[in-house]
Amino acid sequence: MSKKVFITDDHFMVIEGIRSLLQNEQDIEWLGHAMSAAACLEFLENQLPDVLLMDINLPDQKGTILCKKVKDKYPQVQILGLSTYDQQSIVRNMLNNGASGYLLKNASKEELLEAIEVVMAGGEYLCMEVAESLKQRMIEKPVITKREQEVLRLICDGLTNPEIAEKLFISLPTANTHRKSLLKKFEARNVASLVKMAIEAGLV
Amino acid sequence: MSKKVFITDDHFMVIEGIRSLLQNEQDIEWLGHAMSAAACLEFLENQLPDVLLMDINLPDQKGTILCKKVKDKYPQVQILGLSTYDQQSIVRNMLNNGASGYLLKNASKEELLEAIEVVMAGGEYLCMEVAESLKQRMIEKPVITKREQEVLRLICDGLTNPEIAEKLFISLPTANTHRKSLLKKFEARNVASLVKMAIEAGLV
DNA sequence: GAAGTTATCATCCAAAAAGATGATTTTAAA
DNA sequence: TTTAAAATCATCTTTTTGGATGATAACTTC
Repeated sequence: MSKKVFITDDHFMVIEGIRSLLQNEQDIEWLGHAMSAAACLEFLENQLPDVLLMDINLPDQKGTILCKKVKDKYPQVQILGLSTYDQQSIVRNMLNNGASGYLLKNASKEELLEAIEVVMAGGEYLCMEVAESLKQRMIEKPVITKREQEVLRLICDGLTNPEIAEKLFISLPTANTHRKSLLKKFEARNVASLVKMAIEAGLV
Repeated sequence: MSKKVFITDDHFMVIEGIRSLLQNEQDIEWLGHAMSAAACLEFLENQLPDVLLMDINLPDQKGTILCKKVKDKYPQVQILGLSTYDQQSIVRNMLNNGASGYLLKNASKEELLEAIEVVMAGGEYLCMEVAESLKQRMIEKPVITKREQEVLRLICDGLTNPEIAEKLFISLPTANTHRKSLLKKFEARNVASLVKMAIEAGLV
């Protein structure tokens, strides 16, 4: 049983690109494309795809709204959001409105195929960049002061308290205070955790 | 003075995609495309672009060889390598053969425009992923044993020697030995440096 | 000008890390 | 089977960390 794929996007290049990516896949049936939300809804009245690739920037309607409409009417259709940039808010919105996944338009063929595979099986798929980016936002970075940022950077560079004190012209106890306040704010047990968190939070 | 751009690629979708990306740029003149090395060389006999985008996987000849040929004959043409994946060896080869930069095919419009800008000005441009990846390879990761890898991971998770010892069913001095050998191998002064290096080297 | 935050310093103390050195056993390779 | 590398354990010492607690001056903010 082949997977029926339909795409709604107003960029011909993207349609063409994806069609070309999928055209040699044995188990994928290309149903065609629509270049507006209206055209998409019209098409769905006659034929339902298994997977609907949907740009979020359509000329007549926002992708998020179209997503909700489609899902309400045809819950069996799995929707994969598509866009050029990963804007968290929109990704979240799409997922909240029933989308099963999200792809950036620069996604690789492998990602596209895996995404189709996964969402058809009822799963959720986020392409690497989006997932990474969502994860990044998840990391709650504590509010740290300017001075603490300086100290944090030096700690990550492997400086010890005495060295930090010398470098910043402060006393050893002060350097130590900053270090300890960083550990507390990050809820880290020691520098090892701290450094890892700081790197993951993109602070260094 | 507009920038004359020519592309040599055997994937129509890529040609189309890039053309579409550039067609609205005022200062870029699209000279057209060639879908083989032979066609590319033939074109160059009549007209020279400022920037030549070149896929490294051509049907009749390797991109690296074509790159060298073009650069030998027309040194004033700036070459930007193009490929889907970043294979270090090929990137290096292209750069050695005179290419001024390298882009992945999923590069953003911004990267593409910046790359054209930079190489035309005589600079070198690597798209983010490639640069990152090259940098990664630069980091010389020491050879560490299996056990050291385990310990390294635990250290990065913030475990102390006593905790590591308990977790791995080894004595505290042993855990400490592993820790110290890691510090030595990485030439790190302390865990902070160690963790940072390990993360940058992709070992955790 | 009162309240809050930031940056600074201090003392005390236990735990952990890091450096030096050496030794034994197990495992893998030549 | 000899050699080499990996994994284990030990002892000793100095430095650094990290936790608890408190205090003061400077700078914002309301």
